Amino acid sequence: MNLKELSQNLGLSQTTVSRALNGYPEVSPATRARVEEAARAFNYRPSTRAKGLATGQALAIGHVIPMSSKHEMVNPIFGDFIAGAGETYARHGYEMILSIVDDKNETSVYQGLKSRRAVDGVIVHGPRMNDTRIPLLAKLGLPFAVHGRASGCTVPYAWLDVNNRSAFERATKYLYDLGHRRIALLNGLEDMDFAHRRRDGYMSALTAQGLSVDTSLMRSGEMTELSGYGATREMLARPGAPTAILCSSLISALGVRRAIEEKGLVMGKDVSVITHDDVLSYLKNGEEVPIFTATRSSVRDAGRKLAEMLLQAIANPEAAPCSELLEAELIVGASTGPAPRKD
Amino acid sequence: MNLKELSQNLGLSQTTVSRALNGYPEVSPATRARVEEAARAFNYRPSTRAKGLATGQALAIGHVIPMSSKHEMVNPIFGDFIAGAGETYARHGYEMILSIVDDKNETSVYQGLKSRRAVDGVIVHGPRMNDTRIPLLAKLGLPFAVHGRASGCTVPYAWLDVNNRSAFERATKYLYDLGHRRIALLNGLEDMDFAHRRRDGYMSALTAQGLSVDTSLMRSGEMTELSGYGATREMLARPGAPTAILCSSLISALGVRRAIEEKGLVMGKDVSVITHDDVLSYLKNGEEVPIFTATRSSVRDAGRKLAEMLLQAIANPEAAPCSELLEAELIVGASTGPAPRKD
DNA sequence: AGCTTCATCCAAAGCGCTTTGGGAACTGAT
DNA sequence: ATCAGTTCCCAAAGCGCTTTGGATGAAGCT
Repeated sequence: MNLKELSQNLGLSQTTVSRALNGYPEVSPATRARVEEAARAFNYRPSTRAKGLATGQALAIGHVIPMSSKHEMVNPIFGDFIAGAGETYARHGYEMILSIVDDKNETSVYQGLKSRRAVDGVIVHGPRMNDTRIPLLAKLGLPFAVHGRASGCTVPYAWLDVNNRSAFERATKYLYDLGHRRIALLNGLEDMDFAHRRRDGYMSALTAQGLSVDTSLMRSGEMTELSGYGATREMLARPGAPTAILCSSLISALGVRRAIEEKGLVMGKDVSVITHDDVLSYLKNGEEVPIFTATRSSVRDAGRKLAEMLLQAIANPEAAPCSELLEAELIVGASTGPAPRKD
Repeated sequence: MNLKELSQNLGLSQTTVSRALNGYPEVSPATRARVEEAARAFNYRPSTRAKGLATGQALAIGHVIPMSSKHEMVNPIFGDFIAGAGETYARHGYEMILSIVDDKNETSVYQGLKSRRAVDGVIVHGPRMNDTRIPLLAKLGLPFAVHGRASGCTVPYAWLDVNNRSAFERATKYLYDLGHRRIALLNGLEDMDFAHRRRDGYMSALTAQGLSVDTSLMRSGEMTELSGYGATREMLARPGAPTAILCSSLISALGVRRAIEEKGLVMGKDVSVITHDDVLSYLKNGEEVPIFTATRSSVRDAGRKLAEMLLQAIANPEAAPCSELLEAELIVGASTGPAPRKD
């Protein structure tokens, strides 16, 4: 069923039917009701493509998911972020279109989305330091919003980020206050912006307390269970082992715990652990009592909000780019406790 | 830059330019070269919407991700599956459009995709027993392919599935051969088709060996770390505790391991564990030596292949629906060993 | 009555592409 | 020189919608 058929069925012009369905005022209430009724009966929905062609909008948002060609790895937070964003799009009648792209082809994918007029805007995932995508998108004139930030980018842009610096600063301080002096950091990949900020927060808290930064207690890499396990195991085996570990993801925290327990130590007593928790739906941090003390911030919420911001920006192209900095909660769970006394 | 401008620039008609770019023969090689050169120079790409309107194709595939409204849970395998499918789409010039839908609205979402002509076909995720989506899609006449199968659905349809039954049958038999007699099953949600098949395989292997099925050793639910932990902990505390556990996901297997180790037991010695492993990029089952003995089948591969099947079906609407049954590998890792001797 | 105003509706153009149905120019054969 | 057959190109229609610029008639006013 298309507009033409529907209007013929009703004995009306396409103009009138279109206007009736789109809420324009030049249609009598009686006619509008009749049209809406018929549309429902015939299960009519305007073709997105035709509508898009006519209006010049795509009614779609692009999500370009970077996949490191090295690691063939999809960010595990991606599913929940998308779920949040999807809610927003559904509410606004937008579609979400997804491209999985290895980092080499990124430029051409963004150009393609722009020149094929496939989307009205894009969400940028996983920003790196000095991310080249941001100036590129600005140059292309394709509206965009970034999940995170990119230190070093000078053009203004819309973003939504967790205050990673403050979260890790507070977490470090919390461990310090519990008496810990040898605090390790298991961070994400170095060139990711969030990892950089977390390290900043960590180091700033250490120095604020007059502690020196010990690079032998710092690791960065992909955040897998194994990497958490391996790093912890190795650190605990050495002299000067940490009494507390700050960890960037719940997945690697599972590995951290395993290494601790394998050594016959008790998490929260012999070694304290704080992890960042993105509140992933398939990886809950305990039920009532959190297993891990964590800096918590829901990535699904972030998806919802960032999508909203982007739609705003598209509707309102003149406005200056918005941004939002979410504070992570520091929730106390069973994985932290006072530093063990040296006897 | 659009076709009109490009063709004016070249002093050619739109027809000729279109044909040159789409590989039609009625264009001289010289002209074609000139056109292609100009298209590259101006970074011209045809508008997907316009092209779709003109050809009647959407050049897009829909992925409708069901989200249980109860659990607000996105399937963790989803990211990797999508990554695989995305590769295929990119190669064929298709777009992937995603809808996250809670189970209540499913029907209207599929109808919408169909009547708005937004996609050429859809992938059905997470089929349940007697899944209503399959007859619905068949009725709508929207091409589709299912990741998994739906027992009880009588209409023919295209699908790709892991042989869950045989995988769990073999895994159970393997444990039996190692001397295990009390083998537990931690399964996914009961109404999911794959869970049903895995249980079948498990029970069939038990009875084939003359063992009776002990329902107190069977659990089903969402596959989280916590559920694996909780179920294992509880089972190990009881008399008649299992000496081996068959587990439906690597995530819950992590919980299983934790419960085992917490009790001071050694995985692979006191308690053997086999898990299904979807080869998720962010959750590798060890590096050289697998941590867990596992039934392994790459979900990313499944995404690639199923997308290919769907595109085939769309290109060739007359053909009978294809299907493919992938056998999972049974890979031996460190988590299994002979059943402990009762002294 | 004659005029202006509304309230409703419609025909037709246009969005950017593909595709149909020719048309010119050039070949080679008669 | 004529004619059919190629080769290469083009004008225009059409995909399904929105939107512009009226048209029509009823109602209100002088």
